[in-house]
Amino acid sequence: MKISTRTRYGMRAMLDIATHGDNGLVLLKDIAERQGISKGYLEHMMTQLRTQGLVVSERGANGGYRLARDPSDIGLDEVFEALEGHIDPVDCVTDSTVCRLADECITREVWCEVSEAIRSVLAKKTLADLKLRWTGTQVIT
Amino acid sequence: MKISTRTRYGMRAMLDIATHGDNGLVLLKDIAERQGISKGYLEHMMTQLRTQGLVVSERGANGGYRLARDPSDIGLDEVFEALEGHIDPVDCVTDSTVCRLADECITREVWCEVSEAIRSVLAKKTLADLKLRWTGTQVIT
DNA sequence: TTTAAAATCTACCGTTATGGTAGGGTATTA
DNA sequence: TAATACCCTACCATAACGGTAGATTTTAAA
Repeated sequence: MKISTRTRYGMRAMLDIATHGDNGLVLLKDIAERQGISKGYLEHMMTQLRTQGLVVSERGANGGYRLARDPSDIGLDEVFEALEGHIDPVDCVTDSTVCRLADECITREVWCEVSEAIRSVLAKKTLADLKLRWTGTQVIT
Repeated sequence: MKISTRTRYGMRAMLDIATHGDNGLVLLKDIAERQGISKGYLEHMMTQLRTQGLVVSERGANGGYRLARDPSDIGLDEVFEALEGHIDPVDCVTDSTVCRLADECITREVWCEVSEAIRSVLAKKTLADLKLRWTGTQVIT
């Protein structure tokens, strides 16, 4: 049960935009450079984040990316879900019809609790929360 | 981020043994049948569970499996870890040297919290807890 | 001593997901 | 019209996943 690098990179990209996007657009090239991720690869994550409505892009010269909403209004659970596709680590949590035993399955209850625990940790934080703590020597220039 | 079917099946197998192993050994064949899992496939999980010291096997006629310890002494976190290989969903949680930014990485702290939340849910339950709730109409014969 | 039961070991296989690269296309501005 | 920067599609190698198959060893009982 691993979180994909796409999700990790995408999360960092969102935080990067939140941090450096205060006065205007942020360039993919700059995000890639600051975060040490190849521009070509990061493009995939930006596409996902855009189609999921978390960032807005402007094309052409002087283009770039910005957050679709205020950082304080973007929960980490949204970012996670946009990148990973889902939070629930087991299908039967979301859709109990995938297994005929679901109704009476004891282990399913465990997976539901696990799922809820993950969601809870992510949902209680926003990009603004993380951004605020990214100060002083911790700024990645 | 999905939990593998190996882990889900293995967890159910452990619960099955806890439930049906009160007076003696439990046969792989019976577990497979009750749980609706192919015997050949389940074998892999039993191998893992045995090498991780969670079940003990006896070979030959009248052989079978039993739990290595009392059900109340086997946490679900142990079972999960034995099957999945790890709980931490990101490598840098366990080993901060895999990323040079780990010390100052804000997102890493998030992953650490997620990891701890999962572990906490699993660690506070034992096989005995689940077994006790597996009664009445919920018994899988 | 044979036989049957049951775990054990090893190898293999098809499919899907993952991580990543490459290159041309399109919109926008100066 | 030239430069910039996002957009789209295709491709690729590797690893993980889910599962099957068959031969082998151990043990108890007839």
